[in-house]
Amino acid sequence: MIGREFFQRDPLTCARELIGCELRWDGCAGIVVETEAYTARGDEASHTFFRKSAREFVEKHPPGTAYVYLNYGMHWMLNVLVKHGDEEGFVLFRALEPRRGIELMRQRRGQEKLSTLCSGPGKLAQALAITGEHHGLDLCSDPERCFVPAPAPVEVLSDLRVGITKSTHLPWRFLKSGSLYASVAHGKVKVPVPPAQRARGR
DNA sequence: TCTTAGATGTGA
DNA sequence: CACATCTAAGAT
Repeated sequence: MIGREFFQRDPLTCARELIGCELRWDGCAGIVVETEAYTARGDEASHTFFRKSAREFVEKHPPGTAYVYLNYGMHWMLNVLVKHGDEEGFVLFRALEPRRGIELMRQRRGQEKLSTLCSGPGKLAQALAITGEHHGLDLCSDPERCFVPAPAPVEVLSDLRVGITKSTHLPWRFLKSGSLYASVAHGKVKVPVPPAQRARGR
């Protein structure tokens, strides 16, 4: 089980080094193949930039704590809090390569295909039955909900983050090289077109 | 293979 | 009202 000291580093380092680790969650498990880093300072896409409650969460919890929230009214997002001095922030888990509890994950997702079982943050949370009730849980002390180190070094690629509208230029998404289980392949992120330009085009 | 619309809860 | 998404449906 990965200890708290792992999360006592900056968000980019943690996001990169979590690739290849195993995420264990109540009998299900998968290899982390896609993450994103969000920094508490200077990152307009981070919740801490526009949510007071997120800044308070960072202050009040130790590194290694789960930060779970609902997005678009229907998808739960799993993050882990990381802290290194004033370099604090979150790592968002975006995709897993399924390894254990696959039948259960298939039932929860209503999907047979392994490659799309956990290929996105909302899908991952649905497959593992992660909800707001897990917000604030310590992910460094319970063997049922924890991380396991990668058995061997993993080649990691970085890329633009997916689905955000601010700070879109930062290459803070990390992928296991060649993985077939990612949400969006390396180099395929679409940069959103600004509203003004869209209006001109029609 | 790619683009689009629509469903939906919550913080500020 | 924006939003760190997903899916089905239709166009290419």
